[in-house]
Amino acid sequence: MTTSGLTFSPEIEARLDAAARLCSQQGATLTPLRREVLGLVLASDQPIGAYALLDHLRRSRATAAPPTVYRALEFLLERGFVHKVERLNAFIGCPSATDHAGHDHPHAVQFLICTCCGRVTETEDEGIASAIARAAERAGFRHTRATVEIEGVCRACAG
Amino acid sequence: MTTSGLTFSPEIEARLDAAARLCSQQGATLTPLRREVLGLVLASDQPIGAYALLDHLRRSRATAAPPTVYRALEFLLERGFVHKVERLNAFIGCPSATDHAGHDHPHAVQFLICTCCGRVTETEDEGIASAIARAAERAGFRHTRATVEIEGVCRACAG
DNA sequence: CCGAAGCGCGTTACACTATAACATTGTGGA
DNA sequence: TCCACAATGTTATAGTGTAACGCGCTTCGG
Ligand SMILES: [Zn+2]
Ligand SMILES: [Zn+2]
Ligand SMILES: [Zn+2]
Ligand SMILES: [Zn+2]
Repeated sequence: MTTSGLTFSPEIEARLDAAARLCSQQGATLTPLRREVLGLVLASDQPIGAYALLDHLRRSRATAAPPTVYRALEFLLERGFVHKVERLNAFIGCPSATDHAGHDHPHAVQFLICTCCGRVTETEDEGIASAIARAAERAGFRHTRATVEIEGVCRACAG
Repeated sequence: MTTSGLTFSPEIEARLDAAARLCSQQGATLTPLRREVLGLVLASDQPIGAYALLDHLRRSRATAAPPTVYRALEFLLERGFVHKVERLNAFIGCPSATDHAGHDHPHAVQFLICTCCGRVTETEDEGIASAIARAAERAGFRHTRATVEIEGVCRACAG
């Protein structure tokens, strides 16, 4: 029957359903295209670049072009379903934005980038967030958001 | 006579001289090309992109190409004379790496990015650095360095 | 019913950022 | 002299991101 594209694992489909509910609560729509892009991001165990997404997307949408994926990513970024890892020019799914509850996190978010396995873990350490807030205030800087990307070797790779 | 390229303000020339001394202490050479690229970065009051540098560079070196500037930047980045602002794909001079003393900073460095005037200020807040170290350790993550880029409005722009 | 307005997406073309690969020049040591 | 190395020149290409226009669809007031 192929309603509109790919199908993902049950876990991911559940998260996509949660995202769809959150969208409609906000008067937005998680269209089939956006749902598929989000699914592809969530299905990747590493950050995935826009053009890698495009390649995957073309399996079901042969005519997809860069704006296709960038527009979907823009939508997903605005709502916090995905994040961009600036150092990698790649995107990861937000674990808290699509869990069953959908509690949109405070977006004092940090990324732990493992240079060994390539995986990126998101954290919401309050100590870092408040240290940033204090440092900004001390500098007379009215901060709106911060990018914190920590490079190193994860527990699994360190052995 | 045109020894090798542009000439900068006395303040910048002094910093370039300091950088040259630091290089020779390390057995490296701040060649005329590298010196000129560093001078251009220091002369910019905002982060400057590689291709903007290239445009400036071509006033004195007509045949300069992307590798010309990227190789110079690689050298300057390795020694901490410049930093890359990931969110902007642009480069800034490090205030502490080229001061008279040349104390190479611990590189727990943060950037305050003003979305209003476009200027970027470097800070070395110890509170942020230690909060990152603690959070990483708690996650079993052996961290090597961190990118911290704080977006907001600077004191001058906030009024 | 009609037309305007807005959204989502297709499509084309292009701009911007970065690197690979090989050639050339100059310098200093075996 | 010959070699090795650093630095740069040179050409080509890879990777990342947007602008601009158009089309189909829905909604809503007239
Ligand atoms: Zn998140
Ligand atoms: Zn790892
Ligand atoms: Zn610095
Ligand atoms: Zn400002």
